[in-house]
Amino acid sequence: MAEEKSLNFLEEIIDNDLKAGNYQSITTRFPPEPNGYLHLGHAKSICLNFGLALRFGGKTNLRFDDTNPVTEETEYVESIKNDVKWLGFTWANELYASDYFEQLHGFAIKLIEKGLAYVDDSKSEDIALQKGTPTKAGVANVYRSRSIEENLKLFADMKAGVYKDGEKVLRAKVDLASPNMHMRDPVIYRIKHAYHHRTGDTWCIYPMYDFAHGQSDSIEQVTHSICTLEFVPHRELYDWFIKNLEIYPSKQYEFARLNVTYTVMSKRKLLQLVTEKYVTGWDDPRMPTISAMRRRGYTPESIRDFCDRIGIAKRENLIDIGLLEFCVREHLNKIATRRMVVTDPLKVVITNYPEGKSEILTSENNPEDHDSGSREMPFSRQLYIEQDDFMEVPAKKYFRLAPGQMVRLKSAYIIKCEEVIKDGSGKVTELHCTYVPESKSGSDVSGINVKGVIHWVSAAHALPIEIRQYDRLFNIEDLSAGDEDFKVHINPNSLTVLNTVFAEPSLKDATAEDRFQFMRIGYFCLDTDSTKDKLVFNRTVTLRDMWAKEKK
RNA sequence: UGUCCUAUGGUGUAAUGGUAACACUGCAGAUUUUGAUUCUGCCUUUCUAGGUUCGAAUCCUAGUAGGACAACCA
Repeated sequence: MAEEKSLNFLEEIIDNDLKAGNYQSITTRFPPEPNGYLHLGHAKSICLNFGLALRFGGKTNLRFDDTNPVTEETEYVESIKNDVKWLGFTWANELYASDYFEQLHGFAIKLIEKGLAYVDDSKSEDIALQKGTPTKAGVANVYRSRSIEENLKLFADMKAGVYKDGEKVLRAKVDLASPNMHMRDPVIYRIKHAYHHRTGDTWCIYPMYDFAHGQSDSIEQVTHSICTLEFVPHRELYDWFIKNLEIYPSKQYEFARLNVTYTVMSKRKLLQLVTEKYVTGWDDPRMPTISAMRRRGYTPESIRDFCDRIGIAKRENLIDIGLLEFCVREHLNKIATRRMVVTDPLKVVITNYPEGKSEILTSENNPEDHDSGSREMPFSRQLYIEQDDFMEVPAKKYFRLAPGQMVRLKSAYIIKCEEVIKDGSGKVTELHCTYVPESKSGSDVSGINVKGVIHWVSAAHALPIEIRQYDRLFNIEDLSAGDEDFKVHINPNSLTVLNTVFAEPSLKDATAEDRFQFMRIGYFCLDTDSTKDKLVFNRTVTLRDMWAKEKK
C-alpha cells in the first residue's frame, strides 16, 4: 500500500470516476482490426487497456473491429489472439463488431426515422467535394432533403442488394458547416458485395468505423474507450451518435501512439515490407511485430516492462530503441542459460597438452541464478577462440591474447600465446599456446592473475551452428516524416548470417523455449528454421560492449 | 491561414499552486573467471512574453513551434 507510483492521466480519470461513484467497476476493450499482425504499438495499447482493468478492478474485452470484409482475414484473427495471450493477458469476452451487424442496422434505421440520416446517390468524389475544406463549409446536395419514407425504402434496397458497390451510401445528417470535418454528414453505411470472414454473404452493406466502434463500445457497456490521438476529432461524432441513438454512454479517451527510433509502426507500412519482400514475413525477426519479437527471443515480461517504462501521455513521442534493448537485456540476464559459442573461429593448439587427451570441465549455467546448476564441457588440445580475442599488435588497454600474453579460458585454464602461425598472405591462421596446468578453474594454485577471460570451444567436440544477427531495419532514427519513401531508408545490413560458428556440445539439446546467453556475445534463441542437422539461432540482442566503445 | 491536441535534460515520464525528480542514454570510477552483470559518482531540464498569486512547470491571455482532421480505411 506504500507503493505510491504516480498515476498517468487515464488512471487519474478512472480513479476519479470510481471515487465519484460514476461506475462500480470499469470495462475497457482492445479493438484490433483483423487486417494485419499486432506490433509494439499494439502492445502498448494492450498493456494499457488490460492493465487498467487489472489495476482498478474490471474487465477487458477483446473485440475485433471487423467492418471491412475486403481487408480482413481469419488468419489475422488467430495471430492477434495468440499474441495477446502470449503477452500474458486474458480477455473477459471475445467479441466481434460483426456480431452486432443486426443491431447496428437497427441503429441506422432509428437514425433515419429521426430524420438524422439519408441515402446519398452521389459519387465518392462528389461527396468529398461537397464536404468543403477545413476552412470552407460544405454544401448540401439534393439527396439531403429526401423524405424519411424514401430513405427507409432506399436503405432497405441497399441492404437487399439492389445496388452495386458505390452506388449509394447512408449518411448521418449532422452539420455540413461544422469546423470538424467528421461532423459534415459522415458516411455511415456503404455497399460492399464482399464475403465477410464471419458473416459470409449475409450482408452487402457494412457500417463504417464511426458507426460501429462507438456503438459496439456502448453495446458492451465499455466505460472507458481508449484509443490513439488521431481519433480525437472523431470524439464529437462518437458522442453525437450515442446521444441521438440514446444508448449507453461510453466515453472515449485518447493517448499518444508509440513511435520507436529506427523502425516503423504502421500496419500499412509493415504490410508493404511483407508483400514487397523486404522481409521474409510478418514474423521476420527484424519486424516490430509481436510475432517477430517472439521469434527473435524477446520475452513477454520484457515487452510489458518496456510498455510500463514508456508511460502514457498525450504528447508525440519517439522512444529510443535502446530502452527496449535495455528491457530485454535486464530480463534475459536473469534467466538466460550461459553457453560458449565461437562466432569467428581462430584455431588454438595447446602445445603442452597431451595429444588425444580430453577432460571434462564444469561451468555454471547462470551466475545470476544459483538454482540453475552447471553443465559439463570437454577440453582438449585443439580449441577455437574468437578472432577478436587475439591481436598480434595489441592496442592500448587490450587485455586479451597477444604474443607472449596470457588470458584465462573461461572455466578452464590460463594459457599463454607462444607462437603465431600465418598463411602465405600473412593472415593469422593458428596460435600455439601453452597452458598452466595448476591454473584450472576452481582449483587454481598457480598464483597467476590475469585480467582477460575469453570463451572457447574444444575443436574436436564443437557443434557447428548457424547464427543470424539482426540490426535495425532502417538507418535513420525518425521515420515519421517519410511516407512512401520510407523504404529508401532500409538498412541493407539488417541481417547477417554466420555459418562458421562453433558451439559447445551441450547446445545440441536446445529447445524452442530456451533462452541463451552466448557468453560475451549476446542473447540468443533457437529459430523455427532449425532442423535436426542444423541448428539456427537468432540473436535477440547483443551484450553491452564497453570495449567496442573504447576501440573507437 | 478553420477547429482541435500538445509543449519539462539527448530520449521518455513525474512533480496535481509550495525546494523540478525518476528511468534510459552519455561520461568517470569500483568490483568482476563474461570488457557482461552489480555498485558509486557526474553532466544535462520547465518554448517565449505578459498576467493572476506571498509563491507558477502547474492557473489565465497572447505568441511561437510541432501534430491531427477534408477515405464508401480503422
